[in-house]
Amino acid sequence: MEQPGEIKKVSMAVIKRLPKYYKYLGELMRKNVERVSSQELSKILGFTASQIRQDLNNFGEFGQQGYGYNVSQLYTEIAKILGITTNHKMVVIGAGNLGQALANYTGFSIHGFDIIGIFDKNPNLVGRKINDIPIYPVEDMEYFINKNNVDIAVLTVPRDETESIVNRLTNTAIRGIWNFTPVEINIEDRDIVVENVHLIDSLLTLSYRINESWLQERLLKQKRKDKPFGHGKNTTYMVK
Amino acid sequence: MEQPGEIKKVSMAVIKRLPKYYKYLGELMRKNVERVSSQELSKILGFTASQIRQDLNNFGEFGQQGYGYNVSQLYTEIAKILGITTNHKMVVIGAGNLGQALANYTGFSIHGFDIIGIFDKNPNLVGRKINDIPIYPVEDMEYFINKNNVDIAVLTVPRDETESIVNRLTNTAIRGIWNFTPVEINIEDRDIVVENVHLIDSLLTLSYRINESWLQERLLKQKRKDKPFGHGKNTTYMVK
DNA sequence: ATATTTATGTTAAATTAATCACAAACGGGG
DNA sequence: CCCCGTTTGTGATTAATTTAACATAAATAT
Repeated sequence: MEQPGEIKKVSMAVIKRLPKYYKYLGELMRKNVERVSSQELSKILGFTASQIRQDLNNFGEFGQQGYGYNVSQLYTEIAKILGITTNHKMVVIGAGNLGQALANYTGFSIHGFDIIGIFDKNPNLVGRKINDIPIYPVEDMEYFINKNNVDIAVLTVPRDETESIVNRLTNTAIRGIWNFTPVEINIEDRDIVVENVHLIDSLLTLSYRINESWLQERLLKQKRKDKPFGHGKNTTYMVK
Repeated sequence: MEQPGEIKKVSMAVIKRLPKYYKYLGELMRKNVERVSSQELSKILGFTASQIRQDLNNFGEFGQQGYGYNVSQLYTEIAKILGITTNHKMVVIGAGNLGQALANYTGFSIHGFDIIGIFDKNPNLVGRKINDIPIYPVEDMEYFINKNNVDIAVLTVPRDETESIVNRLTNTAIRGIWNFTPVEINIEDRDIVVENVHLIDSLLTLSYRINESWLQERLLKQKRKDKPFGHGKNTTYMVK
């Protein structure tokens, strides 16, 4: 039952679909499509129409019976939901390969995400610019973040340096960490959000799926085989 | 009910957890830990012990009552499941910022993923090397993939070139596409697996979560407000 | 104006995933 | 050798998510 001040929790599954809606609605807008139904969205996005309607209804009633959704209105609403109606300031921490690549990428600013500084401990890099963004010494990180109201820290440091950088970030006004390190970050009871991009996990998942058909055969065979048991002195071989 | 030749389908949720198990077991091995219980794994990984046991039981009985799991044995089993007991050959397609960063990254080879070639349409890049990996003209892509038994194509081309490259890839012996483009790839009825790394989606999800508390307030307010309806001639303003 | 069609918002049902709970099996200690 | 504590594998339960169904409202056609 819903209480007066109750906060309705939106599931992560729904949240992960929002960017897809947003991106596709952007495409439709560029094509000057004025209206769209959940069924039409369904065809392209691969979700059921029912799911799309239910997803959107977590946030409001944006559609209309007999009409569907107004593309640009829904686009704007989702932009609000995603919090991208105002710009976000980001800093990249770690000017290695990936950090530089992200700094060079121009696709973020279209959505209002601006990288305004890069931090590195390497004195040879400090003072240079990447894509017109200056590289600063990592010592100045906290001061810079607070001074410039930076929202998001893009973390591309080596694994061993992650923990110490994260600790330092918890003492800043940063709101979110976009984590490209392989380290699992957990920040206790502070309102900093962490979003992980674990590339290795993604690659291993791909490998699993490539391997899947072979694996299924192996599993079936294994089921018919006896299985050795035991680690210690009482170890026996038994048949299931 | 299970049929003789039935293929047991493992859910994506389980698959996505496998790399976490794998990585943490690797850490334990390096620390020379010999055995581990589902409860101990639970504490670090943040999944319940029960879930861990059930996840692993999708693939076999790797543990033992009263003992737990043998770390190195379980590590090996998960490596088999993930299909990383043999090496994988990869090519990077698109030698832009991201493509170059991935080519420079050394972390893949530890898990048996070797980038053996980079392809680009830019003649100024062709012939150069990145991290000792040669850049070839994109025209040679298909031939190279088939000749060298390349398993995985890492796709880092601009959005407009994605479709044509994917079409060309479907005519090769490639097994998987690791897609870094923002394009949603769908390949019909061929056994090529696509794993997406949609960075923008990830960033937008982060933005949502940063924005979440503000959003909840807005949703509560909105509930108490009347809502204008209508798009056409019968449009009325109504109170819910 | 009216009827017909379309397509939403929403409740209910079905499916899928996570957690609980416990019998059975093994290791370790005396 | 036997008992006690531990911990798995697994069936049962609960929770979460997805899909289906439909009453209702608006648009469109006549």
